[in-house]
Amino acid sequence: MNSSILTIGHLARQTGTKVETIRFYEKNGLLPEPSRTEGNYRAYEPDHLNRLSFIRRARDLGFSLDQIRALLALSDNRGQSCAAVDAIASEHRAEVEKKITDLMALKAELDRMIDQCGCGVVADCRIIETLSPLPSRT
Amino acid sequence: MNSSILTIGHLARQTGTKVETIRFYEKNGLLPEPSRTEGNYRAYEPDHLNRLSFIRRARDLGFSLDQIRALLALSDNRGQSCAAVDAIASEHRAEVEKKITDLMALKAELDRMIDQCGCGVVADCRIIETLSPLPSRT
DNA sequence: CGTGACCCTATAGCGAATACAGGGTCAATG
DNA sequence: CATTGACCCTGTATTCGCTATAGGGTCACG
Repeated sequence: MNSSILTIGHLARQTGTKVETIRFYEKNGLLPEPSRTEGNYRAYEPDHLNRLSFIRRARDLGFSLDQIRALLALSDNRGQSCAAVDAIASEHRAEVEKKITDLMALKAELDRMIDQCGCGVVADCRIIETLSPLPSRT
Repeated sequence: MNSSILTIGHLARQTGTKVETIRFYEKNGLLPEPSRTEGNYRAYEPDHLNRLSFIRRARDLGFSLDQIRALLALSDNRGQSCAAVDAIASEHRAEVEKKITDLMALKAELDRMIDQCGCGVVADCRIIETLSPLPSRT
């Protein structure tokens, strides 16, 4: 009837999402259940497309599905204070910062370990030695 | 009999590993099955402790269990060239570097998004707007 | 009518653990 | 000798965010 009704495949192509992922979002309460066609196909409306785009964008920014659920709920209450939104985003940013710090420390350790490797035999390998609890058993 | 025989709990405490995790490593072929006591308790020997310490150290450095399996196999063949060890470590370092790069780009985006937030109402929220596919529907 | 592209549900798998249910063992105490 | 409580056992389910099957049904085109 309506030319703006979309199948799940259309929605997938338009948002760069796999069909299975869309069904997964529905099952997990991120995307509302659409109505169905006679043949039991999901029939999506433009709102679904908007919502899915929102989800994908937030996922690309690394938000968890829980956080996205919260962001979606907030964005549906447009008169509320935006502080809660800011809190979620800032919390996420802090997590990202922590991950970066941790990974940089990790990389420094890996650098140290790898740079010591003279690439002889395993028995003399500094990498294995670094990992081993005792000086290499002879 | 032997004072150096350890229960799984001892092994756990000495390596900072959970008991369940040790059993998980055994089931997944990282830690060899120890012999059992009469009461069917696992009876670990010092070699197990060394091996588990190795695994934990490698995990702390972010190696995957697959990579650790390979490193353990290499460290058991002490006459082999150490190049394979270096390859695994370097591959891992490259992955870590990529993660850092990706997360820093992500953080930059989050920074941009969050700094725009005037913390008014959701309807005017720049964060929600950034995530939304269209300029906020009025 | 047949083909192929698409859709449906339900279930299992990934990595790396963690948690739990429902029991058995063991050493020490009363 | 019985009981307590700490420890151990197996087996299964859960986490996160998907992805991948299996085994079908629907639909438009030729």
